[in-house]
Amino acid sequence: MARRRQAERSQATTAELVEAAAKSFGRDGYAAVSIDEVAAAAGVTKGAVYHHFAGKTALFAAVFTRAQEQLAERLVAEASGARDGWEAVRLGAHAFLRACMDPAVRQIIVLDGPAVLGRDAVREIEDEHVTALLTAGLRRAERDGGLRPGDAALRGRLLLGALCEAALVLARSAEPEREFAAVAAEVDMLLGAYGGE
Amino acid sequence: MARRRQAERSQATTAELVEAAAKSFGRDGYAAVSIDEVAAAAGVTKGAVYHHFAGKTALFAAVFTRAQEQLAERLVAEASGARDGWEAVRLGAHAFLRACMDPAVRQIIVLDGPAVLGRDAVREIEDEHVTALLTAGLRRAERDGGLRPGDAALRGRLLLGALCEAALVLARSAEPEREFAAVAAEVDMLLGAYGGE
DNA sequence: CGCAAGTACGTACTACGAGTATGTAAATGG
DNA sequence: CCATTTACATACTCGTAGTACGTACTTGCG
Repeated sequence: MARRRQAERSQATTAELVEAAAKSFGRDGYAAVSIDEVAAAAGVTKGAVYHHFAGKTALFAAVFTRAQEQLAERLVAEASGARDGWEAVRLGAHAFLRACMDPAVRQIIVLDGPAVLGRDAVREIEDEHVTALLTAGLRRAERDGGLRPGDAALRGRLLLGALCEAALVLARSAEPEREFAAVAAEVDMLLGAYGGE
Repeated sequence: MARRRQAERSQATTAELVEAAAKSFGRDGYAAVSIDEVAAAAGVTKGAVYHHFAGKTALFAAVFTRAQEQLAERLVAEASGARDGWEAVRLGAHAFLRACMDPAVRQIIVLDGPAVLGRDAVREIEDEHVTALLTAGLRRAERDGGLRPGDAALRGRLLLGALCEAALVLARSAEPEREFAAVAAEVDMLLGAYGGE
């Protein structure tokens, strides 16, 4: 088998394309990156891109989805040690803030995502990853008691909105590491609105 | 004076350009609108646009700023009858949600703004309009008592983030008018985190 | 008043990037 | 082993942002 099977070739190429695209989009923003640029970085040409993806926005959608998956993984990892739903939400929120200190994450998740894919498409993807985690944590907190009952999905989204803004506040801070505590405290206070602890 | 003065000609042209651009950007989104399109709608050509604005993003910046001003006016109007800072913030938040039920407002303020201008530039503009109002209301509420002391500017931004998400939830609701009450109640609960009422 | 300088555009062009059409070598299935 | 499909590359078209330049009108100044 000197020549590899098509399935793995295809998979390898798409993976490299998404990888290269994530780097470029994250660094320069969606509008400033050309298809040829991404293709060249992945060692192929534009033809390969249009063979695997319907267009530039589809390529971005793949990048966005992967970023959400990776972000969700981080949240799960950081919140895994939580004793109850309430603490899980807190830890997850803090993990989100830390993850968003990476400019590439902010560019893709917060800035370009909604504008490129539209809010509806973004919401669908988010609802399966980051928002789903927040919502699940809130529901768990409700069952654990100490949290006022309510629409957990709605709360999850409002929280995510506040968290994105919080991330951007940290982003332009001169010393993000030091401001982290203050911002996290404000986020915790917001969470307190739901009656936790 | 058959021929008007240059100053007013210039002002009239720029005003018509911003007006036309606001319509197109609000309806179709920034990326889907061409300069020629806007120019034609304003009864001029591309040359006029590039004479008055540095580029497409500068034109959008003008549109965005105007939208913020108009939004701020609405918030002031709706919150003017408030008895205290706490109620002013509540009324302002609700007014924001109602204003964002206009798709054009959402497209410009929430979707395209950050991606086109960048979050820093957007924040600077917002901080002089909508965010400033929220912050001022929170400060007033602190003085009136009943609100825990804290960084009002930071809180204002987090709230705005949550409000933008809330607006988008309402946007895709089948019956936004009916869901308004539920979303507004959740927003009020978030405000309650600061100890109001 | 008359003229030089500036202003407010219009027109014609360039540059670049998204998307398409088509070609081709390799792989796969029968 | 041959027909078909897959995975690309290459060469194009087309739309659009931005530029260069021309021109009519206006304004300030002697």
